Amino acid sequence: MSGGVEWALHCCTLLSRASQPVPAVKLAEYHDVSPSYLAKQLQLMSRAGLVRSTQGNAGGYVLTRDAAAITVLDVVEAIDGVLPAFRCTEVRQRGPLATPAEQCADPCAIAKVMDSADRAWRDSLRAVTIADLVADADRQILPGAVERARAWLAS
Amino acid sequence: MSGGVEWALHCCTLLSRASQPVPAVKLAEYHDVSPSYLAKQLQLMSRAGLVRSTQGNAGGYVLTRDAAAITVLDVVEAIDGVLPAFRCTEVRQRGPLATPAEQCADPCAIAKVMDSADRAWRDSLRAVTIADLVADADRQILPGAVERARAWLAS
DNA sequence: AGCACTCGGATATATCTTATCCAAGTAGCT
DNA sequence: AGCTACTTGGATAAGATATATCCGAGTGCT
Repeated sequence: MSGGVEWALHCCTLLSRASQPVPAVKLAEYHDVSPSYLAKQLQLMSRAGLVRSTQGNAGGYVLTRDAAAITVLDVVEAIDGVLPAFRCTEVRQRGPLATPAEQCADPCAIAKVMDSADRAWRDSLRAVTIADLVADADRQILPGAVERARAWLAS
Repeated sequence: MSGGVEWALHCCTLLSRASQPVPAVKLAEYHDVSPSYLAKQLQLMSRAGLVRSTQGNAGGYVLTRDAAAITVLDVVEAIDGVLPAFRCTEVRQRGPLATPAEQCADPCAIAKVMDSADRAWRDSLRAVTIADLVADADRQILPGAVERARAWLAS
């Protein structure tokens, strides 16, 4: 999995707290990561429709919908794409004892197992929203930290 | 996921049918894949203890235990390794408003979600054995195909 | 109209996967 | 016992993907 997924998720949690657009440079500085590379992740999220960008002065990124309506899977698929990790190359149809194509209407047993596992993985990621992440984080951080973050974003 | 996983799984199903050692070249020819690259996958499975190799004349690879005792996860981990796809870099401990380290004893919310999804994925793969794959394949192939495969392996 | 600030796509670098080769080792045959 | 043929094992190139970066296009404010 791409390492940018972690950054993107952190950005979403931060954006859900800000009510004003946050520029990419500020998001990078807050998390202490490469600004030019984070820009790429934000671009991917913009294309996926998770965030909306406004250019010009006082511009930046805003979530397009409520944090409770954005799942972790949405972010993962925006960054890493929607294609499953396993791709069946139909090995059974190759070689000297190849299975004839008309016998291969159903996916082979290996593909079925991989698809099933991929579905379980995605279901697990779909069950958690950005709002859930924020709620969990609020339970752990020190009191006043949220206010400090909001103030830092506004500065 | 590495493409070699598919080859490795196909090799396991074929090895479970053969009662004699099968050399890597024969496995590659049967599946019509690169012999030199397949050798690498077999090497990884050998290191993981899934197959045992015998050198010299009439040598080759044999499964070390019954097909019902080898799960799909065993093969996937032998080829792709046991490390989870997501690795938390503790972003929360970086930046101007970094969370102090003593507050970070528990993994962050993002890491928890990813670990949970990874566990669901692995559980799904662990639930299926090579024997299950063979049984599923037997249901789909034409009658007599198994005997032809055994004969080809012996030739 | 000009200016300062922001995003977006095109462009280098690094790392991992894929693919290949040759040397080490083993079993059976002479 | 030595030899030969066969097989695996690790070390080595080529290609693909992920990572990191830069500069031009666009937008709102003065």
